This record gives sequence, C-alpha cells and structure tokens, in this order.
Amino acid sequence: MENTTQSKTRIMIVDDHPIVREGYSRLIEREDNLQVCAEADSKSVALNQIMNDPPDLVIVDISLKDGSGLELIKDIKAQFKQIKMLAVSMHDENLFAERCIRAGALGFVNKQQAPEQLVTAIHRVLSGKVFLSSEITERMICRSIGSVNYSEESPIETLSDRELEVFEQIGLGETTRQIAEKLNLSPKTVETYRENIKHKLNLDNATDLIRNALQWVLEKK
Amino acid sequence: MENTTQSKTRIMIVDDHPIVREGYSRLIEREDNLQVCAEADSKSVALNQIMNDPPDLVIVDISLKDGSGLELIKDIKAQFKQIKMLAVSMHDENLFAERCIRAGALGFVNKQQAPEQLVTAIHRVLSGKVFLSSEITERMICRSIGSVNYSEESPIETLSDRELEVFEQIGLGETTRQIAEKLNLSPKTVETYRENIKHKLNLDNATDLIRNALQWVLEKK
DNA sequence: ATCTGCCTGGGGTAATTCCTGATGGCAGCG
DNA sequence: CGCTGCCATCAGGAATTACCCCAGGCAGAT
Repeated sequence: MENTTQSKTRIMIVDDHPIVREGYSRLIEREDNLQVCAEADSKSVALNQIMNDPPDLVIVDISLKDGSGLELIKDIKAQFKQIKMLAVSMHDENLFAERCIRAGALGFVNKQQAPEQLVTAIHRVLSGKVFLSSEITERMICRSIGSVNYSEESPIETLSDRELEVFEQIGLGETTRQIAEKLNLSPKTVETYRENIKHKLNLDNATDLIRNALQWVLEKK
Repeated sequence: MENTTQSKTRIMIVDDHPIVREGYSRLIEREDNLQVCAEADSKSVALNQIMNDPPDLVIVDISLKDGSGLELIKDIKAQFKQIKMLAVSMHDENLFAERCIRAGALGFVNKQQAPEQLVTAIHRVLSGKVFLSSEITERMICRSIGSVNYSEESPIETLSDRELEVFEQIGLGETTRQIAEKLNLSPKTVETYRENIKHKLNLDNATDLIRNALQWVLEKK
C-alpha cells in the first residue's frame, strides 16, 4: 500500500467483510501487474478514499451495511467517470447483474464462482470490456431485442433498485425508521417503498412483508 | 496443502464462497503453527473429506447451499468428537451464535469482525476454550442465571401456554386481529400477550418479534 | 413532445404498538 | 383462612406506524 510501483494497476476493494477483503487481496496480489491500493467497508468511506487517491478499478460488493453498493456504483460513475468498476455479490446474479451494469459497473461476478473467474473479470474490465456470465449476457440480449417474456421469473425482479434495497433491510430486521436513517431518507419515503413492494409482490399487510423479506434474506435467493 | 509439516495444526475450511475461503487461507497461513489441510463447499463434501483425513479444527460457515451448516456441526460432533469447530456467519450473531454453540461448536465469529478476531478465535478454540463476543457471553450467562433450569434452553420455555400459542401464530404470519379471531379473544388480549412475549424474550419491537417467531416456527421442522 | 417509471416525500385516517392498570381464577403456603 | 403470586382476560390512552392517495422532478423511451 505504501510502495507505489508505477507499472501496477491500482485496485480498491469495497466489502464490509474483512475476511472477504483478505480473499480478494490474496488473489489480486498473486498477479504481477495488479496491486490493492485501498480497502473500504462502506459507501461513505469508499467515496472519501476515492477522492483522496483514485484507483484504476473498484471492486464493489453490492450488499453493504449502509445501504446498497448499487448506490455506490452510481455515485462513482457520476463523479469519477474514468474509474472502472466490477460488481460482486453472493446474491443471485439474475437479480443483480443487470442492475449493476445499468448502474455503471462493467462486470458482475458471483461469490460462488471460482476465484480465477474474478481475476479474469478484473482483466477484462480493465481492458474496457464487459464481463458477465453467458446466461446473463443471453438474457440481456433477448430482453433488449424485445422478447418480453424472457424476464421476471420471480416477482422480486420487478422491484426497482431502491425498493430492493429497502426489501433487504426489512429482511435484516430493520424497522421503517431505522431504514430511513440508514439510507438517509424520510421515513415517509421508506413507507412508500414498502407500499410499492407490497403491491409488486402481492402482499396484503406489513406482517407478510416482513415474513417474505426475512425468508428472502435467509435463503439468499 | 501438499506440504505436510508435522508440527502444524491442520485446519479445514467449509464455506461455499471460494473467495471467502481464500481469505481464511491467507489469514491462517500467516500463522506459523497453522495450516489449511482441506476445503469444502458443502456439507456432504466436508463429511467425506473428514472421514478420509480428519483435521484438528473445522471452520464452518453456517449458511451453506445444501442446507444448514448447523447440521454439519451436529454431524461432526456426533461422528468425530475430538474435532474442534468454529462457526462463522455473515448473519447477526444474535440469531445464530447460541444455536452454533448448542450444536457443538466451540466458538462463533461474525464475518464483519476484524480478521485478527478469527485468528484469536482459532487459537482459543484449539486450546479447548469457548470464543464468543462479550455480548453473547453475557446474554447466555444472564439467561442461565435467570431461568429456573440451568440447561441450555431458550427463554421460549418461560412463555405460558397461551403466550406460546400466540407466538406460534405470529410465526405463521397471522396478524394480531387474525389471531384474536382464531383463538376467540379480544384483539386487546392478543396485544397483551405480544407485550408479555416481547418482555420475556427481550425483544424491542414488533419487527423483532415477528422475526423471532418466524425463525422459531421454521426451526421446529 | 408525451408517456412511463423511478425517487422522493407530504397529508390524513385507520390501525397497531406500547405502557399502565384492572378483574377474576387458581394454586400454594404459612 | 387469608395472603401471595401467576395466569388469562380485557380496557384506556398516548404515541407510533400502516395504509392509501397524491405530486413534483427527472430520466429514458416511444
């Protein structure tokens, strides 16, 4: 971190699990031309560090404590256009891969994939190309062509980015007020999201909502 | 893995995320007297490997693909009494720590904790001691003091029959009103039960109550 | 240029939560 | 027997939240 070798590509890791960051570091520093220049465990810390010392590439886990990594990706894209981003998640790629790409990432890797995949993804993204699993690639193409019915296997996919964030927080046991504080929103806004989610998922009341969200979080679907 | 130094303690890692396993490996192999002897991404693979070549300690992520890591912990305890176990999870320790200990693990570490914590935990567990956060330790002690029977039972035992009935209904997703109709009670009465339950189980709000009730219902099977 | 969806929040009423307290029953105990 | 404690049952009232309707700004699509 203190030794700035000129030739190496500088990578920043954003994940709220220190042990996972260790894993990334190990994989990255095994490569000759890559080095880890910074780590962060939250959106705010990440943005600060990027401002002080911008890296070439940021690896973002989209499930962060203080809201969503999706927000971070959008912010980085808005403020630092030249920085490339690779999204990582333990969640189902069907649900998040497209969102990450739309938000501004160039690639998406699932944590269950092999470690070599991550390295491959890094190199592809650094060269400006997109890295996605073949399934997601195909799905995105089909959808852009207009095959309407290639989408929405689960009603959860119909949730917007923000709604999905709130849904996850509900599943983590947070109350409306707590979610509002975490995401820096008015409680009223969070209430609206809860209403929207209930409509989209066809849920009748708050109890059902909590139940579904909890189940989803536990099953990581 | 190929170099079998006699003096080193042999550790097995069970986690379904390869990148996370990398992180563990890096931390463990930084220690002079520890080595990673095997990795597994599921319960069945883990049990097979243990049968062929038992390690000294197993690190188990309790959220595995093929069911719960809790099952794995129980199985290992049943079949290989001498193997020590350390449970790891990204989920809230309040939800799982006690269960892991009851299942047979000697320690519990949250993935959000610092990496050094994991190393500390490994050493403690290897020396036969328990590793838990101070919060959980205190909670478990308080509970054993407060309850009549000193066994490792949950405070759910302290609920009266009626309270338990209501608790189960909550876990099944019924609202206060629905429960009142089902049990032929005034909604007010059901509310009182909910209050009592929250007190006895030390829960702060309705969300936590639903969360615990649902968890309990799911676990009964 | 209009339309649609998303993000953000406010207003107002119904419902629920949460705390306090009350009644009667029942069981144990001195 | 009277006292005490626990349980089941409900009520009152204040605070909070859920729920439904609505709206502006903004971005992308048609």
